[in-house]
Amino acid sequence: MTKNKEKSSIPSAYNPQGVEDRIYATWEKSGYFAPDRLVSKGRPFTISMPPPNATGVLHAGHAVMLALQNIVARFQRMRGRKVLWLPGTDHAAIATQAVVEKLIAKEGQTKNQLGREAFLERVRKFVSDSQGTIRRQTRKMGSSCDWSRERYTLDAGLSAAVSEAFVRMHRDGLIYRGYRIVNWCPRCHSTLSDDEVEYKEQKTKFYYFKYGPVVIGTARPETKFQDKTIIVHPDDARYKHLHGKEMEIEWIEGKVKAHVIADKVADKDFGTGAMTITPAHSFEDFELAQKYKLPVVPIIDEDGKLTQAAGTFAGKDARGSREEIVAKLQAKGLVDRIDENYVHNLSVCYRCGTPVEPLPSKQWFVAVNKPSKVLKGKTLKQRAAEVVRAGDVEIIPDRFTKTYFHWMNHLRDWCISRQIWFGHRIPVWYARPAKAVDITYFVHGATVDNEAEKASGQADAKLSELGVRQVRELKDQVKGQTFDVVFCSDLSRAVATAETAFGDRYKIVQDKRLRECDYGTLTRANEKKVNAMQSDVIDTSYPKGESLTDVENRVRNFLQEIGAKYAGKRVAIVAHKTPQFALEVLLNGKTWQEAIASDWRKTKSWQPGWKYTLRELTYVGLQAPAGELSSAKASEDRWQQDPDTLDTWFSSGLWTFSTLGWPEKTKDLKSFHPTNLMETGYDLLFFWVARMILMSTYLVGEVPFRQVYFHGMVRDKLGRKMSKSRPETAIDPVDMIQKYGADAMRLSLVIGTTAGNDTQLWEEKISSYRNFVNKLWNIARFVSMTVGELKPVKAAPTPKTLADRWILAELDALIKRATTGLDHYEFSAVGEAVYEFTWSKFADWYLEIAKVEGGKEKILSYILQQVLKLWHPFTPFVTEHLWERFGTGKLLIIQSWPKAGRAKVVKDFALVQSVVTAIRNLRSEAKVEPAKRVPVQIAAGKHTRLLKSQVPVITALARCSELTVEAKLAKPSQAASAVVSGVTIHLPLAGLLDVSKERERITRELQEAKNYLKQLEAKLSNKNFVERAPEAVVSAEREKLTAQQHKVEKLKEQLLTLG
RNA sequence: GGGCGCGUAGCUCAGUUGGUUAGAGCGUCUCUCUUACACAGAGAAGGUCCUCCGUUCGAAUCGGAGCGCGCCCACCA
Repeated sequence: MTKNKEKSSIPSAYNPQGVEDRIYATWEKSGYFAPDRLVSKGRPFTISMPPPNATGVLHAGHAVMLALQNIVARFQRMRGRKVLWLPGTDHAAIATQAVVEKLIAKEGQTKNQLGREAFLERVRKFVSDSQGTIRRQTRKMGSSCDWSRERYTLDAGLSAAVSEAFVRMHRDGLIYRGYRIVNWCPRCHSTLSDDEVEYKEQKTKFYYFKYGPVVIGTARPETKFQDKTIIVHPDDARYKHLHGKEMEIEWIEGKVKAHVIADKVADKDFGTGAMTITPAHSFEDFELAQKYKLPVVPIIDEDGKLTQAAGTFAGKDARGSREEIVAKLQAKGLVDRIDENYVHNLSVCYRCGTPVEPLPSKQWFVAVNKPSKVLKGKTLKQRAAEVVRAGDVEIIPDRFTKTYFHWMNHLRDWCISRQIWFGHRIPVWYARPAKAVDITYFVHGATVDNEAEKASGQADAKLSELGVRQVRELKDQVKGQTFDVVFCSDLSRAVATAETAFGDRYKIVQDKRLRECDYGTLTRANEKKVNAMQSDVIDTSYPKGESLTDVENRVRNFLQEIGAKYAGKRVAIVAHKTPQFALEVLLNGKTWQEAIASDWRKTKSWQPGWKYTLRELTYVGLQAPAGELSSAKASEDRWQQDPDTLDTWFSSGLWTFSTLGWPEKTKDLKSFHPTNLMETGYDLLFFWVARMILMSTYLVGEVPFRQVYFHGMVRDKLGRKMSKSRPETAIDPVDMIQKYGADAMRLSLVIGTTAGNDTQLWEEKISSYRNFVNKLWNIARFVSMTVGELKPVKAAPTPKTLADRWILAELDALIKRATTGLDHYEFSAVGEAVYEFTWSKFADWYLEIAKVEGGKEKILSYILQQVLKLWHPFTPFVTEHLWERFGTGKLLIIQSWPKAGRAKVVKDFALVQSVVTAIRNLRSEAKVEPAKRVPVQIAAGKHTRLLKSQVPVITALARCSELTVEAKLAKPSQAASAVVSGVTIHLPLAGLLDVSKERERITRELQEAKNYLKQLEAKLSNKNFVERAPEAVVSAEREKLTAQQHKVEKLKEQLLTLG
């Protein structure tokens, strides 16, 4: 035994700051983070890391995710699997753009002043900075992920995957463009998906207005300008006389023509039972308008301002004008009453909290309820539900399965286009015919709502006039800047007017999305027309080495050729993706096959080097509705990509497979997909997890992962979700790592947390795990000092003493527990079990015994070695660092996971433990100082032999001066005594002992013992129990009874001897 | 309104298929620098397992009702 402290070269406290970075560098250099260099015969194990947003820094949520995934990755690696843990970052379109907008706002700039390209450049720079931060911090956490495969949702490969996905889905009719009500955030100037809308409870006024013969209620008077349809329930007696009636009604801006429709949607019992509808600003009313072919008139525009349809209020802020509008109605005597205490949920943008405006807009959607050819007639959501129901994807914890089905069943078509700059551009191109500009957008407020007016040409005149004015204003604003091109509409007359006014060359830049909106109204017929615009595509490939511009030129030539041939037909382009280019040909409703089949061979050989094939479609194109190609000028401005970007969750949905190379059939995709585990927060169940299942089952035909594990939210000490808006209680993992080390940080997030449940985190918790890490350090230090030179031990050493047998058996049990536990992702339970073993069993008992028994070099080395392995997934840094002391020259990260032996549970040791504890207890009660050695006598009965063999151990651990063990002993006078498991222990303390106190103590103990004895007797005299309970349970109870009887006897005896 | 989860020691939480006198960490109290560790050691105190009813030989655990808290979804003109 080494007795001199100075001999140890290891410092007495672990200093993580000094070693973590070095250890991480060693791992990274070793190449073991990548599956390729791992030697394994088994199947690979893949975890796709949820990509953190490329907007800044890691927070506690990321830390949990990294900690848990790291445990799984390291565990599987040690078990001999080829582990791929693939890291990356998400461009997080809206979030990132918002952050950068704020940044440049501080410099007094807006993104419109910068322009699209300059702004995006700025975003790119910002993203690359924060990616650096995220990478650094992910490394700090000790993450064993494969950096060589790191991906970014906006990198070239993933962008290609997004295009491919879009095109395939479009081709299958699952992506369509439609004019429908969407959630619109006036501040972000973009659509939001249903899941991006949050609700805030709000007390507001609820107004009742006299609307002709009925009274209608509304919380939003500002949307009511063009309400012209009254809906009543068909069975509502109060309104039966009104069915089908038309009438003229005095309303906000004078008289309106209204009519009455009877429909069951009207709730007889709500409000007055009568309502008017606002098709353009309510999802429900929009559907009603569709049903009855009613015009959809936008009242509020994308800036949240009132449109021309609001008459004298046009141009004013919609919500801000509410009171003014009510005042006007009041003046007209049309206000019936106002309810001041109406509570309802206000829908707000999840990003910025701005109230969301539902408004009609032409957007791209994913049809989730449409039968798909690819899915053999099933819909996207049917298939996504099916794989979970069949157990192909297992959700942990199970209760989220229900939530998943519920969401899936209620999923509506998913709006995927976003009007922001940063993100994947929608891979759709429009042809801009010469001399055409879409002024529809600018005349947004003007509406034409009947066919007659439209047909008469009045509409165009009205629009032209407005258009001219607005284009002029816009042109002044954007003088001297570089412009994006506006795409065309078919308002040829209006366009001509505009063109005359401004010359033939104008490009108009827009910070707003361009719209193609059919006079602001939508009827069934229009929608049909819109849908008919989708068509088939011819795909071509071209020789490598040519620039995209070259190809574009060629394609344009080709189009001209085709166009010439089919003069008077409509032909247009399309989407592109290097190194291939796609063409779309739509020939007056005929498919391209029908139209040009006869010319196929000819076109094929039209130009040397070009190949035209009839392979599966890859790219999509939508054609613009106007202009003849043959008459078009082939200028750079001719082709305009859809200016919208895609919902970031669209690309995230492809994450698991696009990062492995899809759509190419790469080796990685084959080896690592489907991934094994997806681990993420339950808040992403809908946003992300469900969409990955949706996309993967459709595009790859495989589930994205076999298991999903959801962790909970990290909350602060007060139970609040940690967020940037509350920095005062939020824990910054990076700070904490700096202060306590990454291992402690990780343990504090993993232990005490169960799947799907939230967890609280505060600094003291982390520091307590720092203490544990230090304990582990000192255990190793002690073992190292005892053993001299640490060497790995291959097989479990042969036990020599009771303690040896006990600790080896406990270790075996622990290994079993840890292995099955980690297989089932019971991180906390396993952590606790290993913690308990390390501290309470190995350190507190076995190491103390090792100090007296000696000759334990091998066992100590062996157990330390196994403990380091068991801890490695949880605390990789300190364990790897300690492992270095074994001098193997090999890294712990790839050591094989411990295998349990067959040691049987050693019960005898428990008696030794309870004897020692009992003595310590007696000492403490008698106020004996811990260091003082005292004589102890034990009447051991049938355990005499066992306890005699353990005299040195008990003497040392209980600090006895002299220990007597006999089968029977006369109780010494003036002794404190205790009874454990049929063993009576006496601590003679002449002079020190307070006899009355001792009598009191034993009396109390006796009372407790008697109570318990009564309980046992009652239980065993219960016939039902004896007859019905399992044999083992009953006999266990009988044993207890005997022991308890013995204890009571002994205590009685003691009481007697005390006098 | 619909769904899900949670109420166990002062705090944070474990508690497998019902079966030891219900556990851990932190905190509190007492005593100790006893040759790995005071980021430690030894010991102690502290619980009507939210309430009630039921099933059972036996309930923290299963069922029902209620109370309290949290989350998710849907939203009504």
